Amino acid sequence: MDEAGQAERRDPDTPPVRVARIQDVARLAEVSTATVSRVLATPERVSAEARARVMEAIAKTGYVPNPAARTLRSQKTYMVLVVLPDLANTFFSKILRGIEETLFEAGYGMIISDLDGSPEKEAHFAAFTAAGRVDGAILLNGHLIGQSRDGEGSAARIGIPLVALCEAIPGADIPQIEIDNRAAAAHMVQHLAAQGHRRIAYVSGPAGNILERERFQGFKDGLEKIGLPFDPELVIPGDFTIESGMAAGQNLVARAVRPTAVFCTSDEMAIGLMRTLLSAGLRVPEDVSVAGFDDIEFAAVAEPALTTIHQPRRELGQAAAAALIDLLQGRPTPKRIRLETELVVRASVAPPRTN
Amino acid sequence: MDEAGQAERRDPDTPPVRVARIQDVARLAEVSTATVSRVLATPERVSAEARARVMEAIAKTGYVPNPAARTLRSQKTYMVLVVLPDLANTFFSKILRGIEETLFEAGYGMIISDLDGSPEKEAHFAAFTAAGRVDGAILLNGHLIGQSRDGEGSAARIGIPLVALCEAIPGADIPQIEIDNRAAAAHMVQHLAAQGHRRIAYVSGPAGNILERERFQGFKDGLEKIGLPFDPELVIPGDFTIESGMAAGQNLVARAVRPTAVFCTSDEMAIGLMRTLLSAGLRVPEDVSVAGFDDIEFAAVAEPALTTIHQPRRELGQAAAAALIDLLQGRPTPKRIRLETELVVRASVAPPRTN
DNA sequence: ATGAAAGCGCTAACAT
DNA sequence: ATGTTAGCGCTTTCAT
Repeated sequence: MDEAGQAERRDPDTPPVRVARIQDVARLAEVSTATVSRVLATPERVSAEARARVMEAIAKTGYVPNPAARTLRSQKTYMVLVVLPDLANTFFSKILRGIEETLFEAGYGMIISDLDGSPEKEAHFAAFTAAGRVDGAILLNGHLIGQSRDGEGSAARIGIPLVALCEAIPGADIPQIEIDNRAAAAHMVQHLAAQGHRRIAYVSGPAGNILERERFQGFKDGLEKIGLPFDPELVIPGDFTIESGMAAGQNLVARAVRPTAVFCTSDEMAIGLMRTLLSAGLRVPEDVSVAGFDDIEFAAVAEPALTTIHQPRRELGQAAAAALIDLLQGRPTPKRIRLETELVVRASVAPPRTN
Repeated sequence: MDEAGQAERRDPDTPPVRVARIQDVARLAEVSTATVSRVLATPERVSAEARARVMEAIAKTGYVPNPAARTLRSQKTYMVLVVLPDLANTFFSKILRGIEETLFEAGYGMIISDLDGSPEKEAHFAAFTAAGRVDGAILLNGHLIGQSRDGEGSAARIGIPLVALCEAIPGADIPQIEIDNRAAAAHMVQHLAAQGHRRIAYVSGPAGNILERERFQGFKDGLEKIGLPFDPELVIPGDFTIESGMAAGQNLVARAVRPTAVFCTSDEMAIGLMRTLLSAGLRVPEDVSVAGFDDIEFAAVAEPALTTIHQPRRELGQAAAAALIDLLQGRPTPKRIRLETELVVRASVAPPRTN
């Protein structure tokens, strides 16, 4: 402790700095602790006079209620757990910010759990919630805590309010905040087709992922709408990461017959893919058009600037937090909230060369 | 509550599901609560026999200690606050992950506070720490909680261990984990000069920021070492964001006489700047070389790929968390930890055209 | 409108 | 090695 000078100085001359407790405030204001508590929780049930005295005493003592004691007594933590698959993923940061903002305004704190693909961590956080450290949780990982991805398993019936964000959890009876992934993907395919593309490749997300499934459906919907056959050869596996986008690019470069457009189901993959294409001497969009999904900050400044689907990330976070707060405070919440996406047309998609 | 099906079902037939408390375990194992507590905290001080009975009872009841009660009694929260200026900034996400990993392994949880430039939030989190919700804090924002940026003000002497990460806090007697910003910046200048550049512009970070000050010093050091005069005309203001990089690009484009190389003190600015240059018809690195700082994920896949200074972000996070844990557990900690950076040479820097 | 008092569930000091 | 017991600081009946 001494090493970093954080040790409390037990200077023999100055008395140890004891933090003010509710008793101290009560004594100073000449009321009972119950009244102090009421001033904080239900001021309208205290006389103006007593309230003023208490407020003054609070200010004078710098009293801050002890949250552990409060939680122990009231069984409320004013903390929310946010479960996400990968904290390092750019896509989540703005969502987190939206969540944090809204929670903060409502007086809630945010505890983050980065699952990082580790079942061990998952178990830990299941126990965590079970232990009552949080009042509720926002799940960005596509399944209930303690439940396997496919919905099997004894989804530990932790009795706290939950909200699913982005990755819908099929069958879970909780509010789900998301976008219409399927329609958005179909929309993109139609846009590519409208530019004249007929050979459109699809770089997928991780197998089994609900976003992937929905976007893939949308991809096929789009093909169907424009009367194009679905060709499995044109599906390239990915997992939403830059690296997998680069690998998909290698796949493309190696082909004798290439698609004229590539729809990547994340911007990170699209940017990685373009990197590989460019490095191999192919031009985007002259030789190959590339489209993404998400509209992360770097999409607009990529070279070429990326045509993509805009997701209102901050608003998604805000909506999820708001829904959870509603739940926590006993207000009704819609089961499903769908936010609008938008096709953002930039330079990475152009009509195919006609040769 | 009912709306989302999270209401606890008070089915008249089944008794209300009461969570097991330490008493329940003690009764089942036929020991006192103290023994149960000891089994969890100091198993070696309990007979193997009693320990076995307690463990069994814990397993049978699914007992999880109530953290609020534990905290109230022991004055330990096993929670750490991470204060950062901007959660949405890509630079922080990998650092956060490093922090989270290390905290998790040591049994600590992480509460995130996104300051978002709001003094109100800052005050809130000062109260937060004062209220004893966390055992310690990692500060990424360059100043003590409740203290103004320049070190003035009554830096609320919250009595919890603190660690400064990335942005050093001058004068604060706490462990500081950082890189050598000054040396790294000088190194980059020397690299640019070695390529033949003589007119090197500098796109700055936000005024007053400690990273900015150090890198700027390093920039000037570098110029001096290679015998180049410092020209204030070649300093372009920025604030580490993509947007400010784009603005700096406009500044450059508008000039009659341009530098042959631009050193941006963040990759985000470098990428934004390249975007603007490219859009204006300038080529990178043929017309202008561009260098960044940080080596975020997108640096390697930018077009052209960005020459930059690599910061070991994950390791920085891990080191800060480890230092804080040392402090929390009464172990000595070095006052300053400096992690190594590395110059990463990619395509965005090349010798200037000789015309 | 206010106060007295009983715990919330746990840990740690003390006793055995 | 184990048990007894006194709180940690607060909220919330129940009285008045």
